Amino acid sequence: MEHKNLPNCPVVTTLQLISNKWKILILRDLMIGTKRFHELKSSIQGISQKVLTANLRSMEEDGLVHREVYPVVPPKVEYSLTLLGQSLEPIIQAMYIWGEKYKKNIQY
Amino acid sequence: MEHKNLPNCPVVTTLQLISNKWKILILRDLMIGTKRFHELKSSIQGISQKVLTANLRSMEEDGLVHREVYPVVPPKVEYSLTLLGQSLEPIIQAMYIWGEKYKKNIQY
DNA sequence: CTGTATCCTAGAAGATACTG
DNA sequence: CAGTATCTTCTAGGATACAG
Repeated sequence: MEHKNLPNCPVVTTLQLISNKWKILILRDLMIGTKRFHELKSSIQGISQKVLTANLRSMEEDGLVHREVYPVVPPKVEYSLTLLGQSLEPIIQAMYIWGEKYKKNIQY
Repeated sequence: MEHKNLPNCPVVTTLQLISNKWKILILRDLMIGTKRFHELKSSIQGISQKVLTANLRSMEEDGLVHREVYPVVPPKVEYSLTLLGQSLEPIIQAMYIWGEKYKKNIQY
């Protein structure tokens, strides 16, 4: 993501970095710990390889994700959160808590 | 939004309702209090009338927003959050706090 | 003022094939 | 394994006009 001028509203600032459901899900997964490319692809239901790659690159640019390449054959690449990425935890946490309550309260 | 089967992950559940930046911004605005259509349009930078309407309708269907129509001329319509909508406050709050910290720490 | 109704387009995402 | 490259499809969103 290119560097945009920071908007007045902090919520908008946050949205510039994570206004995308795939990024939220990537964050959710990496909160737990380091993961390889295919682990991410497996645990994120419905994401394509191309889209996963694009989002990981974007999050790398934004300083949320760290990409570690091991020079082995076959290739091994591990993704993890930077400190900045980890600092988003309260947001994911709030979404997790809300989703749980919502499920409990819904009438079938 | 049509009613989908609830996914396992609570984060995904939450995303089904607010995986859209416009909805987040609408929530942010209505957290403060009731607003009329044009007030929302003014305070949400860059949203078109059509998109605002569509998102408000969707959020109404999802039970997040209440729409109150006053039978006067010219028309007066007020939007407010339902209890369910209000319950999303911790998420918006977390995004607000994060955005503020991010702005403070960024190096120019 | 608060909307609908159309038409249109840019960009996101899917499908598939190929590679170091 | 972890991608890139292409091509196609799809949909969110913009522009504009009009209505109760």
